[in-house]
Amino acid sequence: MDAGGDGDGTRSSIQFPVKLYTTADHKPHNEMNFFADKKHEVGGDDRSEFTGDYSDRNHNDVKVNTGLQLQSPNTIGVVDEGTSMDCDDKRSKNKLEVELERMSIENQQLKQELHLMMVRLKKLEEHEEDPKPIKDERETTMMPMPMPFIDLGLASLEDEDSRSPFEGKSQISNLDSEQVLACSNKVPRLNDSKNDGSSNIDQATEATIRKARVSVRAKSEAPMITDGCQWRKYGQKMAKGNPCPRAYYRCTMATGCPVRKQVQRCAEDKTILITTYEGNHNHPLPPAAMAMSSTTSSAARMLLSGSMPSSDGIINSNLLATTLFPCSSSMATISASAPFPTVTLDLTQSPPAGQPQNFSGQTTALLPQIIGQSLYNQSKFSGLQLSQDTAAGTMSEIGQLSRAGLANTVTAITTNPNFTAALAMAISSIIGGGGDGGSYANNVVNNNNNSNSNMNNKDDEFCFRQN
DNA sequence: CGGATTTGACCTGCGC
DNA sequence: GCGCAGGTCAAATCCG
Repeated sequence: MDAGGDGDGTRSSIQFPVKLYTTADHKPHNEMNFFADKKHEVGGDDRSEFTGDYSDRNHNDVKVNTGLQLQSPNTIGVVDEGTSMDCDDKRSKNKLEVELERMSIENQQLKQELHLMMVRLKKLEEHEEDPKPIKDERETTMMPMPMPFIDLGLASLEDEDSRSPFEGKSQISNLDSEQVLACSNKVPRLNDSKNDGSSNIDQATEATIRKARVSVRAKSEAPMITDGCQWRKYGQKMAKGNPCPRAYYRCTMATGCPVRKQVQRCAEDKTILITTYEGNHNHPLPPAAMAMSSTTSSAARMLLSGSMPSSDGIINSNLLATTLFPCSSSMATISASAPFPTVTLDLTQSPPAGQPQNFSGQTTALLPQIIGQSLYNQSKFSGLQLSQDTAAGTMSEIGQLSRAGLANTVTAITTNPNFTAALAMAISSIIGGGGDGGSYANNVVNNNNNSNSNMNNKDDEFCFRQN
């Protein structure tokens, strides 16, 4: 008769004083909002004002709102000083002119870069519209951005010519909710129905990736983190060994969305909120929700890659974890143990000594995006490596390269006084592998090298324009 | 009144 | 086979 009790008696009477859920109608309160700093983006409160239709953002929208103020102090200085240029300091004037010229050149470069990106995007969209080779291309094409709707193990279902109802935006099948749930939760049933001679490895792979989870630990008094999605609570239970109830939510932003999440407080430290995501959205997402979505998708792929044998054996999950968060090996842990493979992202870590005070708060607000990106990139090259069956040692080389790149990235974030610019640069370097697959690691390194001298890395804007 | 939450019941997997 | 625990369903209830 512990807190768990038996299966039917585990409903908790323990309630947090504040409602757990978020809806479009309810006033958001007492939630830990990862995106609170970005209210100016996408119409303020992303939850209450989201209408569910982000389709316009998906295409042909070249407007970029990173939510960051990418102006460097120098830039501001140019404007300010330029308007009050009544002094006779020609030296200073000269300096400003040079600065202006430099900015102008940079601007040109950015425009060119943007154009290139748009061309690339167009090509990718054309690829997406081609239904036949979609699966292979997803695996091999290095997207400049995480696919917001990367299928999370439902690829096999796609093969049964189930196309998305979202006009190609989603790569998830258009199974109805029942089917999706059956696939995501009743693996044996799926296997029964699909026992058509396909390899056991494929089935195991499907099962694994389908159940892959991403767990986010965050310190918060709020009952639930705001992740940009709308959730409906469908259950609550006591988990064994934890006096706090576990709440079950499912995404309600679209009918039949298979994404679920569990919210529970840590038994040891009740200020720590553990949110576990499972599944993949089958609908367009607000930018704020994109991070978590890409995180879960990427994590699933990463886990899949890590759990599959390769030419050089099992991929070291510690390596993956360190690669994801080189600044803190304890920040991201990967567990492939039963029942489900899980990536745990620990956002409760305090910044290392000597780092800016605002690191924790500001970074926490943006970490999901970085995390998602990191996971995505990680999964990209790990999956690639597996699919190409490259020589032994390649993975570790890539891992080291990307680890070095990310280490620089995080260092830049944490030490640069101009945080937003540094963050933009950092994300740019994280995402920087947007070239072709084979050169991903090099891109990371190159971007990192570049980023040291160029804070206004042009990839920043494109990278944030996820839809 | 419609939508969301609550909560008892049910289902399933797993260990013994 | 049995009991336990996790997860989900769905009727009852709540709330704006």
